[in-house]
Amino acid sequence: MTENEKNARIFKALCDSNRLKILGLLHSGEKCACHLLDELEIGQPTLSHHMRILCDSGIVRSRKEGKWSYYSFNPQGVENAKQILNTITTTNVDVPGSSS
Amino acid sequence: MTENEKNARIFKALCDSNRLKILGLLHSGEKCACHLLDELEIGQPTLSHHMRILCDSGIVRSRKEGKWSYYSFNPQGVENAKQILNTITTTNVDVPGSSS
DNA sequence: AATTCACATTGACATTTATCGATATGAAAC
DNA sequence: GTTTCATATCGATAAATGTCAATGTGAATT
Repeated sequence: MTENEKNARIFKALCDSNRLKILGLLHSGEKCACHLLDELEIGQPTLSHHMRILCDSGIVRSRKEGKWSYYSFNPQGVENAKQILNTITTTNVDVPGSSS
Repeated sequence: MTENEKNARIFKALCDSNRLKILGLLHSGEKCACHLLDELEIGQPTLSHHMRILCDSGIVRSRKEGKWSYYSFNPQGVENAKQILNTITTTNVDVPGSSS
């Protein structure tokens, strides 16, 4: 997988409105899958699908406790996403003489 | 269109590896469509399609000069995308007493 | 150990998306 | 004004994606 493909996958996690809604619910801290399910208007398999994509992207992490799964932001993954956005949107400025 | 849908559209612009490659080519400054076409391994209608998505997202702007179209980063759109990423990935921290 | 509960996986389907060939548009050159 | 060139749009198609019903899995309860 190329670098671009890896980066594209990270942004794919952010390009579905239900996943953005999930991130919105995580703003106030770790949430159980069952709580997310209550708030969203999607079925349980669909939520599971979205959580997998969010976790694969690194932006969200999961923690199992007994029967329950808890989800929260993964600070490292969030930083990584921000870093990538910075990198891909930064215009190179040639500063003459900067190499001297 | 909801806020989440609007934001999702912006990130959709970033979740295709050809579009990321295009952004990479814009790093060194404004580029003509014909130049992008030379560098990428896609057809002309496909490039046009991708440029429309990038421009619609606000991240890229276009400028016509005679027969040619030139594309470059739109600083405002870039800042907007960064701002949105910040907002959707920021964990609210309740600071007790902060409202007093 | 049988049941129940929370979540994941599978298979199917509808929608969206990336892509291309063909064609339209609009500007420059002749 | 006819041709040529750069780009946009259209129509079709294949692949990817979001969704759900059905089923699997693994942990807690009984």
